[in-house]
Amino acid sequence: MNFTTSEENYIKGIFHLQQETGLVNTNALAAEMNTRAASVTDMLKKLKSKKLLQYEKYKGFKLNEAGKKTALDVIRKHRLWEFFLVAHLKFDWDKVHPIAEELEHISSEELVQRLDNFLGNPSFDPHGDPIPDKHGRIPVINQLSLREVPLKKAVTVSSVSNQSVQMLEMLKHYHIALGTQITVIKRFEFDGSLEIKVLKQSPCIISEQVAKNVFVHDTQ
Amino acid sequence: MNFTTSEENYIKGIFHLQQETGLVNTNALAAEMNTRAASVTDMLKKLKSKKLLQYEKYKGFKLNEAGKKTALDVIRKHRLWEFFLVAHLKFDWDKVHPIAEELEHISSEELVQRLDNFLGNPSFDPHGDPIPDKHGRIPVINQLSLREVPLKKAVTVSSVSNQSVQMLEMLKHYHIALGTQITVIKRFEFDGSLEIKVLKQSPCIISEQVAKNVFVHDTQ
DNA sequence: AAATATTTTTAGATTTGTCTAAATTTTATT
DNA sequence: AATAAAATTTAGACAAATCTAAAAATATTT
Repeated sequence: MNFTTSEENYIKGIFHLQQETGLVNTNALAAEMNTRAASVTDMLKKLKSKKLLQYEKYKGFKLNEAGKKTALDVIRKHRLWEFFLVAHLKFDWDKVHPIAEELEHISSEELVQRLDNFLGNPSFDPHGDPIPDKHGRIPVINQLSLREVPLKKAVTVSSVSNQSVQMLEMLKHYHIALGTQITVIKRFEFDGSLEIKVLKQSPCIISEQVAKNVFVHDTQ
Repeated sequence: MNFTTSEENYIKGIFHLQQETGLVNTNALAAEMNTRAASVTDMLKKLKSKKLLQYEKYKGFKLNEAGKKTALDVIRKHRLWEFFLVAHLKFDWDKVHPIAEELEHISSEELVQRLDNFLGNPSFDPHGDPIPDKHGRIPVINQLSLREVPLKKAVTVSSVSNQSVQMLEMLKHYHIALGTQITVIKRFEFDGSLEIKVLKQSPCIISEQVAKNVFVHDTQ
């Protein structure tokens, strides 16, 4: 089946929200998509008629298997293109998202497959997010947010869940990137901020906001 | 200025036609774009209002400087992507056109510039067509069609003007590609077909149709 | 459980790009 | 130069994706 750019964007938005909440509601999706509730309802009807969605009026909605597969397809393309932009075109990792938002809608399946091979079938994109394979399978790793890490334990940054330019600029400032080794020294009760030691840097303090978006795994 | 995919496609179509005829007329563009004359008129009004077009009702039209620059921008992107698809993703050269038709509308200027550098600032795409630089300058080479080449003279294929899958499959059959060395042995008056010798192949006969689309330059 | 607030949907408009059919203008032919 | 033919434009319609404002359904509060 073939979808418009707009349909694909809605599908992605629903996928994103239903991972947190199960059932998604209209206003939440309108906020996510930066649009109005009425526009969402219009699109829901279309996606339901295309059999991508479980949807009863006023009851909430979620993607069915076909919908999820479509979402994973688009996410796969997005993350492969991001990988290409950073690894080969030498873009900074905080600049690639909007470009990948366009590239992800290029339709050729053969293009995606060849791009995947060209890139060496990577498992994670430059933000540390897993890249689904062509069947929609997602690699998993054990990770937890910096906020939940025990004190004094050396961990390695594996992904960053907030990919806004603002957030990623902040991480650059702290010299934090994927693969960076970090130890949490102290947690401040007052505002949940953390004193951390980034390898080769002096200790510094990060806000709880930052900490909860930085995911890490054990340093082996 | 920013343009829609549809606007960019019309601009490309006009550019293509005006290189042959100077002034373009509505029906010709409708044929080129696979659409109806009425749709063309609608778009002409829009392009005129965006100051890309010299256009008087019923009198024909052509791109002004801004329009030409826009066309060259899109053509540049198209040919750079084609180069990427063939050189790095190992696509056959007769499969890349429809994919580049999509990629050429990705808007990021930085993307194009980085892609250009990544590819080594190529001057010609996989069909031998010149790639405009970022200022819209097009490299030129002396070439003539195989139909006009003197007999017994060794020449090298530099470009192929008809890029249909049908044409390119035919060239594959003859083992003709960019850089292939050819000598014309004989011209048949009856139908204008040519007996040619492709380097490392036995002599064969190609139709006038094929010959006029294959461009060559002197083999040095 | 009635009143109020919130959420969601519908109704009707708007924009972009397209179309058909009719009207208009230009070109060609007798 | 009048008429026929061809090319072009206009008028009006439609689909996709969006919007605002109003109506309907659901949820919350007193």
